[in-house]
Amino acid sequence: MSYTLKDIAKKTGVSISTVSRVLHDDSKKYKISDETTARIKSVAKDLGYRVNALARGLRQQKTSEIGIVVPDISNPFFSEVVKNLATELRKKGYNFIVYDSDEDLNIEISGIKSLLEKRVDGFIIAPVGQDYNHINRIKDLEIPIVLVDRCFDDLNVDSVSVDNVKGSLLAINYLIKEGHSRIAFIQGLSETYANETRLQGYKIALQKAGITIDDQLIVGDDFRAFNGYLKTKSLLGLSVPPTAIFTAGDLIALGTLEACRESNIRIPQDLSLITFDDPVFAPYLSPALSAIEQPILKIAEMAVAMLYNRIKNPGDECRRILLEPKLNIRNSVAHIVSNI
Amino acid sequence: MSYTLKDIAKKTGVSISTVSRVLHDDSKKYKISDETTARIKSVAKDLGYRVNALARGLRQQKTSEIGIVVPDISNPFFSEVVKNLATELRKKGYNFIVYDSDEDLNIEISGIKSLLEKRVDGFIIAPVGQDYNHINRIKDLEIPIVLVDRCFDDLNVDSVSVDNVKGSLLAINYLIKEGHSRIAFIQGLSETYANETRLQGYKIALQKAGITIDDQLIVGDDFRAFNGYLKTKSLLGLSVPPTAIFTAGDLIALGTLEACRESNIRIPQDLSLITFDDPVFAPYLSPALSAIEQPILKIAEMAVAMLYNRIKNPGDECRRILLEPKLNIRNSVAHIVSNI
DNA sequence: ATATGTTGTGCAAAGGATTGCATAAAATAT
DNA sequence: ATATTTTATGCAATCCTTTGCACAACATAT
Repeated sequence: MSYTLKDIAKKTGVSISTVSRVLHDDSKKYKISDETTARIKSVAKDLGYRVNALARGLRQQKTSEIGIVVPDISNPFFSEVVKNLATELRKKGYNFIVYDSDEDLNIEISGIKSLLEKRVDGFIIAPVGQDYNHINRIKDLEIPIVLVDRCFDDLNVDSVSVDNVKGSLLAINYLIKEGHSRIAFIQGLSETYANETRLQGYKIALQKAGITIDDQLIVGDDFRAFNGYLKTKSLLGLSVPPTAIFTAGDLIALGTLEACRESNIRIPQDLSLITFDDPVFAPYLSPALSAIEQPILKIAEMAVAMLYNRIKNPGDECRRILLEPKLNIRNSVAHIVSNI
Repeated sequence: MSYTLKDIAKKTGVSISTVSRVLHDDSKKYKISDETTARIKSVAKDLGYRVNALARGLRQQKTSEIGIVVPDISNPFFSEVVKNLATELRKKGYNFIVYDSDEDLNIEISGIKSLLEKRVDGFIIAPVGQDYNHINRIKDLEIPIVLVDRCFDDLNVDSVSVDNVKGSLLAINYLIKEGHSRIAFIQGLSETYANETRLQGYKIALQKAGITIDDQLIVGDDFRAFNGYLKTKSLLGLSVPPTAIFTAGDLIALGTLEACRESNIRIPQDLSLITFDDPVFAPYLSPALSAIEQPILKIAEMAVAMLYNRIKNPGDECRRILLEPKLNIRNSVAHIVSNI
């Protein structure tokens, strides 16, 4: 069983208040005698006393817990994000509770509900991204919140994401420079911020280069590997297949690799590939995968810094931070000579 | 702000107890009139009432939360484990709080302390594995606990792991069958269960085949990539380097790949590689990596089932479950002809 | 001798929900 | 008309910690 302040008070013959104060190291502040302090501390230690965070949270009306919600913790991008958030939060004295919404808006909503019941002091959410009424409700409750990776244009909430448009621009411009013009884009979950902005960058880059956009080459609707596999298969079956594929996320790229292997398509000789996200294993894939890297550590640092600021200064203006993506060139894109 | 039962009671003119009962759907049990029930429910909805999990937990002396502790959530193996645990726990009506101990015993201990303060109803822990006094303390407190992936031989606690000895046997026997005899083992964190048992399997397999164990070929002490990189470099520098490397974990194998690429060593032509753990990306690496797969879903299912059973039947005998690993042969091991 | 300050500690309310026990009012039985 | 059930609800304690306010005892100042 677990001991309480009352138990210690009884054993030491002082009041509960005194025990509480001593265990908070407030002995000097309340001028509790050294003798009493020592006695209480020793009994507490003997009993293995542990505060009850529920009672404390209830009384103090705060928990020092932050709720984190991500769409897929087994996705390398998000597991890295969570890991870095964890480190940063710990530094600030916060604990956290992670929810995996499994890219499902309903699970996301119920997860947030449960975190609200737990009275977390703040939220860091990478929303599924197709709706934001529930996010608005958190804001209305005046609970600090920061969105990462995915945000909403018409929602005034602190957010940190990478500049997705720019990321796509980097990727597509690179492909164009290498001679490609028939470039496919395999999308992630549609109507999410990440996907729409990446798509937008793709289109802008093509237009600027004077390449007409072919809707046949814009496919897919899910960030997972299977989507990449299926859509690559169908792209390969086109009468005029693309010479390069740009995937909206790392798992999609894995699916593309699988489809190519199955169809004996060599990368980059027969098909070039570049992806958004740059997981640790990208350099060791066959071939080493060229990729758009997101500054994950910086995302986590910014997110925690912003959340902390909002907790301390609730009135501040909301900020939307866009961080710079980076193009990492490896061996999955071939230079081709235009046949015009 | 947040509303309480008291607010609803005041607004509806009934007592707090009645509100509580209605919101628990216990109207019939306590014979609360339909009219009252409807009124309370409607007011609760209008106000957006949300129970305070702290108050509830405090009163009920249980939280329906399970504490999960893993050594590295950015490791694909553990992120998959966590994902599956999450799914299974949700099915049973439990929430969970994840801690990443960063392969650091002290963080693990403080994480557990914090979870105990939060009064979690049970633990699922993949311990760092070098000490278990703190695990014993949980057991003494009679809080249900299940260890996954790593356990301790002289600690009588429920556990689910893969049969590591057998896994190593599968890997090494396969290498031997392909003609290898100079086989190196790059270890993970030493003195952990996972590492020691994998090492044991390595040794047994060699001995059975009549191959003398060369201590020069047993190196490393960390499950992360950098360890694989460094130790591969040093193995390659031996006067008689190994013809095959067996790595104790997936990240280590990535490090090995990096070192080989840097040194222009081709896999499998110049060096064969096989690893414990079989991450999603293994088939797409260069070359497709042969690996020992752990049944992650089954591990998660078993762990949750065992924890659930212990919560319901605290008196039952402790069980240690060993699951079967599986050898997935791909293209990273070459057949060589012995030059004797 | 009275006033003022310091030292060391305790009382009790508050935070929100749950739950065993009690009970008034209405219904039914004898 | 009285006794017994049933219906519908309320009271108050409990879970544990924190904290504003109070206060007794003693010291020091005037």
